[in-house]
Amino acid sequence: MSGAKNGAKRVRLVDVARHAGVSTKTVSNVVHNYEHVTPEMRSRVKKAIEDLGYKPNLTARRLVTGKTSMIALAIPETNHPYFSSLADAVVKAAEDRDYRVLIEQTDGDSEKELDVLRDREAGMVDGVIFQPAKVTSLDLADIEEGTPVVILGEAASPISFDHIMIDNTLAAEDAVRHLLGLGRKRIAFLGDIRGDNAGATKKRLAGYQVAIEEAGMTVDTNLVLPVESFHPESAKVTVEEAVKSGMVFDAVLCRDDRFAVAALQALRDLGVEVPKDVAVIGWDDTSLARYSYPTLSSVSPNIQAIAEEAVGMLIERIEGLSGTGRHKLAPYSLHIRESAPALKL
Amino acid sequence: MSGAKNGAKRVRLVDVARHAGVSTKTVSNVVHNYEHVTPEMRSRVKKAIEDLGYKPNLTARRLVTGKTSMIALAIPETNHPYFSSLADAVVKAAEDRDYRVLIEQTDGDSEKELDVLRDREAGMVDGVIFQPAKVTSLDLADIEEGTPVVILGEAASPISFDHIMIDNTLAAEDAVRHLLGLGRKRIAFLGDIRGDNAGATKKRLAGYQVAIEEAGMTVDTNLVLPVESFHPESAKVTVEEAVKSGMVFDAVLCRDDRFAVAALQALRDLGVEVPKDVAVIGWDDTSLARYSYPTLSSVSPNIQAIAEEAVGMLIERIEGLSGTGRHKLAPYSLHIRESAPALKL
DNA sequence: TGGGCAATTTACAACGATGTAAATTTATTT
DNA sequence: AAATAAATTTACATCGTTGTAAATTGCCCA
Repeated sequence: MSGAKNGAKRVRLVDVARHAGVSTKTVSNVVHNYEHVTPEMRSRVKKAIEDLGYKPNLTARRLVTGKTSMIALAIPETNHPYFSSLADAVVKAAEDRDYRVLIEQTDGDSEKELDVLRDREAGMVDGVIFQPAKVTSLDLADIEEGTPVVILGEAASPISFDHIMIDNTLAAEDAVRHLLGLGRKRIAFLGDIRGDNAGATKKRLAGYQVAIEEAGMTVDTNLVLPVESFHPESAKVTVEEAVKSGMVFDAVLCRDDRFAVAALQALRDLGVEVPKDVAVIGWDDTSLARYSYPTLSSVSPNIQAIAEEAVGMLIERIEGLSGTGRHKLAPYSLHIRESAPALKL
Repeated sequence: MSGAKNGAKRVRLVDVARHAGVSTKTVSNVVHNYEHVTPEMRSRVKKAIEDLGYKPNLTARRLVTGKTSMIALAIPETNHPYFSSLADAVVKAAEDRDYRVLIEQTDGDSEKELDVLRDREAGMVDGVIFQPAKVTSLDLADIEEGTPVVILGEAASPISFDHIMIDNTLAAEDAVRHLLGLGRKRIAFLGDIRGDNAGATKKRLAGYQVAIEEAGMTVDTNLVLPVESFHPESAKVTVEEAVKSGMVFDAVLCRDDRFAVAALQALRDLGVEVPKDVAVIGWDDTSLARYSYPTLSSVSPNIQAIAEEAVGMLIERIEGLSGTGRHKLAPYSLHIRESAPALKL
């Protein structure tokens, strides 16, 4: 309860050492629970620590050990339901391994994305978990490796980096098969985004195509709806225009829950009923899916698994593992809700 | 373009100094753009930096300056639309002042909240922006001040801390007046949460009462709906039970957008139309308000103003300002959407 | 040409911890 | 009880930078 007076200089290790009449190293040993310390010494030092209100200076510790015990998580947008869940999961996974997380927002800006990897300043973090939005495989390959990096998401990443993603193609197939199972015949895809280099959309589109052809149908390219930007408003406009132009479809797979919610709004405004007239499936299974009306069926990546795997792989690298990049596929499922319900038997 | 080989030891200031044939301090001066350096020297050093791919070691710099240029933002939940907006705004405001933000999740756990302030380890950050959920004014007053702290939100904070919030009572009055203006007579309040020490709800309830009495009516305490926890599901149950039990009301002010969306779902499931039968107003104006159906009118704190003010005040403290805590009221507005529309003239 | 001053540059000691290896104490063996 | 081994504790250098104050250089003017 006692402690340093307000404004007084911070108590250092050497102050504790003097107070306890031991060497600084012994105090350090006690702080770190080093086993070879006699009980008597340990309690003497602990009392001194208590008396003086000593708290270790992290910066000094970092300087000498060369470890920060921090990792960065670089994502395009903090204020996005998928990424904020991801951040949450990464923070928790890192906590379990005694790491803290510094969250960096790249705003989907390729310069900022590259900056994260080029780390202009050394020693901020021990490693980086990075979900690119703009940067391409080629850009990445060009970076000098400094701190360890694990890549997340759908970007085709160069073999030199560890990488975790869900199988986007398979997941899209599953989603389309579900829609086909509901008897839908004209299934649209919402969200072919201009300038999306990361490749997620392409893979999802590929799966969409596979499933449709597998069912003996052919893809009508008119059903692949392009969207100007990642902003949901443009998705809404796209859907409105499609409906007004007389396009006929009875289901839509969206590359994103936000697009899906925008589609729900557009359809509702035009008097199209979901799921009766059009079934909708989103992607990411964010909180929006629970809160929207109707609630949204959505492709659900196992965020916790992704986060744990990413943190685990990154820490292995930090601890010195070398070798070419490892690629892992993370589990996912299709979370069924009202907008594309289970087939009633 | 050239640089340290992979695996090679990091380039230090002294390496650059040797390479350029100058003292380390001169290199340091160049790195910091110190003005009294001859152009010739400056370019020589810059070339050496370029040649060797030197990057300053942040940890060493921090040790000697005693500054981390990081602030912590401690919030109950990262994965929450209000707090993730707040985090976003704080990060941007801090960026403008050359600070980075470490986000700490307290999980609304009072031990974790206290831990944030007691900072077990010194030197992680220069200051903390803290939005308490559980901790009371009294608990706070008890903390020894170490690093500077700015308190956010509705908790009555002790005078010794800087504090920013919106005027919850006034905002609630505004919201209720809007509902009264729509001709609503029986206005409910959703979300009197058990164990919510932070006091936000009380202030909002107070405003609710003021506005109702100002209109010459009296508060029917049956209309104040208690909720078990912060989880939206409990709000949904509360509303369902209220309606089923035959409670009559034509509007509801919710302490939270998530509660409001839960209310929308409950009302819809029971065939109550919003806003025709019941008008709904949420609180925080999160993205949920845009995505819900119908879209949600909501009390909208000016998050950017809050973030900028908080960062500004904190930095003033970090730079040495002393004196008793300053209290600031942040601007807010009532964002009108479909669930409680503007009065048509 | 030399003195006085300001502008540059440098040497060296911090910052506060931990790692290494040596010094001391304690325990064990013969 | 001496010799040896094991367990504790310590002294001191070190991590990579910046602050301070002293040393050097260059410029201006008498």
